[in-house]
Amino acid sequence: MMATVFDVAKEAGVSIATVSRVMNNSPRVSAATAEAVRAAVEKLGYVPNQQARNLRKNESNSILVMIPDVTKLSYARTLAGINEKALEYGYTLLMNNAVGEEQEIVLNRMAETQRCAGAILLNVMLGDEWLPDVDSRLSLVLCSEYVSGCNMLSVSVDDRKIGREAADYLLKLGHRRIGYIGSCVSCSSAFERREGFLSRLSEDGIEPDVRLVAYTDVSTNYREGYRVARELLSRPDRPGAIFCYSDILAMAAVTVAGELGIRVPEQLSVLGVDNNVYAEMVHPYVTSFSQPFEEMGRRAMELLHLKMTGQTIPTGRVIAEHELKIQESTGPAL
Amino acid sequence: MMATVFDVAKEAGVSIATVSRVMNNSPRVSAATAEAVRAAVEKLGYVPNQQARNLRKNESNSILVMIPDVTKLSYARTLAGINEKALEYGYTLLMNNAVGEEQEIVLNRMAETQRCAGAILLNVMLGDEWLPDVDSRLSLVLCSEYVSGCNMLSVSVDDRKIGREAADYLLKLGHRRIGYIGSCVSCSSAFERREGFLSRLSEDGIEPDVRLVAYTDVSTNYREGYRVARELLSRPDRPGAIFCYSDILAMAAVTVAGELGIRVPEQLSVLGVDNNVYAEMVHPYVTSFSQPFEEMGRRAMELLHLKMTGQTIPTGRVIAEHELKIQESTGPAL
DNA sequence: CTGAAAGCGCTTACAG
DNA sequence: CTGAAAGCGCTTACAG
Repeated sequence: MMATVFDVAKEAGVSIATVSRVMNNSPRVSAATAEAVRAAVEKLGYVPNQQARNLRKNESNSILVMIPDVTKLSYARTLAGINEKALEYGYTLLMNNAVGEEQEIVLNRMAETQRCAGAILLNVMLGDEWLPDVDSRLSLVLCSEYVSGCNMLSVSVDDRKIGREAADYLLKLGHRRIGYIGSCVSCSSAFERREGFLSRLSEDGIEPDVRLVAYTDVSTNYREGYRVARELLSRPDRPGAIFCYSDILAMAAVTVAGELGIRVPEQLSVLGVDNNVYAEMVHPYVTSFSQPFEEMGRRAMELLHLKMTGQTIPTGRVIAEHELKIQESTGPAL
Repeated sequence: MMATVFDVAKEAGVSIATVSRVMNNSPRVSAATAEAVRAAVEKLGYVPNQQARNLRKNESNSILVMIPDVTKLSYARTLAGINEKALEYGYTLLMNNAVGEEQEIVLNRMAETQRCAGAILLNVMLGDEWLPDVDSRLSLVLCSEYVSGCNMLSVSVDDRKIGREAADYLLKLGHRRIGYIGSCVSCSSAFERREGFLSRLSEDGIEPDVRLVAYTDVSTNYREGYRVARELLSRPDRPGAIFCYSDILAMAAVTVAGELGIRVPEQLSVLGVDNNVYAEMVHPYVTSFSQPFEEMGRRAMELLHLKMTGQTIPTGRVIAEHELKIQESTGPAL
């Protein structure tokens, strides 16, 4: 029922080889012939069978997206961007939620069984040295994270710069007792943000103070953030300002402050990252760095497409622009 | 490089037809032969090429998921469930965010071009009478919504019952001035919840009071909910209890109440639906009906699989269990 | 510039 | 129960 190359060939009065050439924009076709074929394609509503093409070319048009948890807003936004471009290019998406060591296993299996042609990884660990090896068999692009020294294609914000700007902003507001609530630093975003943050503080002569710092394993879990913030803000020598790895953590800090009778921003400034839309549910609104997740997803898919089609890639590491959105949770030091 | 039927056939000393039969669990193979083939498959790590199989059988292993916005938590949770089962069955997912009239167009194009074998729709309108027509060419399953009278496969909670139980719960707390904040009733979940709610109130002699009701077009938009709740709760004759279509709306109501100095639950009870994890960021915690979205996604994928493989389907309409999670935002009437 | 033919990896009547 | 052969829809050397 669905038109095939044969139908188009008959309609246009040419061979199927010619139809194929036209469909693939081969230059070795005369303009007149190409025109006739195109007319036939149009008339019959012909759409090439991607599966047959893949089979013949020994390719796959599937892309694996390694997404730890699609219900996390930042990942979902990134996925939306990836999917948008995938549809445009005609790729099909496979989703897998492997994390940690499991990732390497899944990716190797995918490469072996040719289930997909490439993959976009939304979270990797700093020490994932197996990435280049897998990358040699299966095109990989990192999105949101970056692993230095292993020359992988990646799209991310400049997390170190975010950290620096966070410190800079709080310093300019006159703060000196500046704390940090973050996650374990096993991925680049957490590591870099903290490094940039601390290095900027250090430039103003402020050295890390363990009493002002709190960590949680789960950087996007509100309850964990709440627990940690409660502990930190209950101390008599609590900070006057806190930079948080994520808005979820920042919202927890704002809520805890309210419960402890600490006025935000008068007595405590809270700064987050992500510009999470749910932050509009917590008062005072959290000042935060926005990240263009949808755009990052689109760029990652573009990069992967370029790589898989053997095109030259301008820059291996794409930096997306972040932006400080000043809201209500930050203010001058007492 | 990847092993094919030929490799397995040679290894096992049989023909490729036999290998294929074993892989497809055909009964017309002797136990001994099957065993030999399985051993060869194991040894070579053979995995059938799905594309070739699809091509030969003139099938597709792609499933379209019509998901309006993957960044909405309930949709993302449903998608996670769908994806889990899809991986298990070996299906590949296609995502499309068409809504309203656009859906029919997209689905018809998918059916025509055989891009997919079936689709799961996460939101449809009450009046979508084109569904059975499309369903005759492309297997469809509805998830979260239900369209009466058109005999579509669907998985959803019993929204009417949720509405009834909401009213029942508030009545038992002694409330009489009971309001509703909902979305336009163009989809079954909104329509049914309101119907069930109003009918239960009616049984206790309480008739709809327009002064206690507010609507928003965007049922999952916090700002809209905030605006509407503000308007409703600012009235001198405001309700003493409100049932909200979603937790997002309920959270907005709780926040507005706080701002207006209305104590929750002492002066106002707020009841929501979804048991949204973000609700833990708003105090007092919202009493809510939970929906098993992941499970609903899995069931929808199962149903679709049964349908596409021509198996008998026990029930065309699957009802998932909701559950009232009593938290802090509801209490006895004054 | 164009066509005939082989072949991608599989399934399935058709014989036996 | 098993195998030889055709064919799913396409692409691509190879000739011409």
